[in-house]
Amino acid sequence: MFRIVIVEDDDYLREELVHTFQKAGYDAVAPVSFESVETEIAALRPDLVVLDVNLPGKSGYELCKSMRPRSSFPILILTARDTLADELTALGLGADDFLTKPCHPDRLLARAERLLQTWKRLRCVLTVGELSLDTDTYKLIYKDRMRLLTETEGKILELLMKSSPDVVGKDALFPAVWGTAEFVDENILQVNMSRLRKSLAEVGLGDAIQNIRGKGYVLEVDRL
Amino acid sequence: MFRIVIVEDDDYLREELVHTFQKAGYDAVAPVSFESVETEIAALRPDLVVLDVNLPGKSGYELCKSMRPRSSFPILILTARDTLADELTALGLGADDFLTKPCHPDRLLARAERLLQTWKRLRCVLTVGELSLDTDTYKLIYKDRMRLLTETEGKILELLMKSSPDVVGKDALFPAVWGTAEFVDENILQVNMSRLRKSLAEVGLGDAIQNIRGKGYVLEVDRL
DNA sequence: AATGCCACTTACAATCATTGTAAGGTTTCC
DNA sequence: GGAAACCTTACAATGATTGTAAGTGGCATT
Repeated sequence: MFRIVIVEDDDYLREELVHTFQKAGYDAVAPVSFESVETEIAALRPDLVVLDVNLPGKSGYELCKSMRPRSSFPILILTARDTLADELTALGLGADDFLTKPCHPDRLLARAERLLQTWKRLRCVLTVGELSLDTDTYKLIYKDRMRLLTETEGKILELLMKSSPDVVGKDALFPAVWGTAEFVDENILQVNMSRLRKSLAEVGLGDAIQNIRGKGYVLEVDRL
Repeated sequence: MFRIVIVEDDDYLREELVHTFQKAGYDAVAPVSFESVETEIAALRPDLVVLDVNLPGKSGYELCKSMRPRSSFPILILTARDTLADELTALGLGADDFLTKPCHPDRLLARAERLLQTWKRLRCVLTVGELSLDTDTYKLIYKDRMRLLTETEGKILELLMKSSPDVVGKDALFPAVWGTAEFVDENILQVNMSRLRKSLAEVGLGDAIQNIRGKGYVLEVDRL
């Protein structure tokens, strides 16, 4: 079942949206506090986010802009303002669809379903800026270049991408890649890191993986 | 560069659309005859199709419906009729976006670009009904089940999917999979066909590959 | 500047998945 | 019943992937 996360501050409208989606058979949830929405949304692992523009604190646009480069779900923006400029802004920030309130439930449902169907096949794809990684096959795409990673390289990059732009310690890498925190030879990590860097270089990501002496590794991809 | 195929019978409007997209840096082309549009569109290998509803012969809706199950490109429907029913029909048939004429060029361009960006990552994915195959990695998805095929199995399925629902002769399979028309051992094909069928069965496609005695093989997937 | 630690790289060998071969079984049709 | 076409299973060769080993390079602290 698809999970839809609704971000809307007006109590009445929020409940209505949740109800609409639930009645249509979706798992619809809506945060009620807007303190740290972004973290909360990510934690809910949505298949689709429906985003209102007027929110307390960060606007929907800002939220969209900051989530987009790392999100693996589509974003549908819903707003009361109905100008071409708004629509262009939304789409320019990476929103996947743009609807104006009031919106007929059937239209909303149809648009939502379309996004869900299209993105279903991308659920397993991690994205950081222009870099994307299929976590099933470890197919890597950067700009227009493609390369298949081996399993070990893939697992390492997967963790680095999930953690980006934070540093990942070796203590986190060992369990994620080899399933054990036990002291495996430090060298094996370095060898595979070396191989991964070579693979990344071949698609044009020369020195995307940086080492922080004594701390671990970071992935740094230019967020366009 | 992205290639956009425009299907519109009104000469003036068609030229305008082509011009709009070309000015924006796309490779825009538009068939002028509507005899066998569908074949023509496929031959053009579009990254996006912009489809008018009112066409001589088959309507845009019919065209959308018949192309969709096997298309690996998004479809944007453009129409002068502006009712919710039209939009729902279009989306229900698998259209990826729906805009009404007259439409501001900037809106059209923004929507088109959004579709292109989303679908860029799916360019290498073949689809037949609910079955999809990544032709880079041979990742197979049917309904909600996933499986990775080996290279040989993948190449066979790729050809079967490209040809579906037509029969594929052995004379077509050998060059596509082994690069040689030479009569290699017949057995090797049967062995791999057997392996592929087993893989398909594991995702729930029990007997999707049928043998036509003396002719070849067909892939038959229920088109929902 | 010397020392020790951490990080990087290359070559090699063991391992594992994939592929083709071989052989025997099953279905279909006359 | 028998031949032709098709299917299945087991096994061995191949090739990619992975970890081991060993040696080099660079940074930081004394």
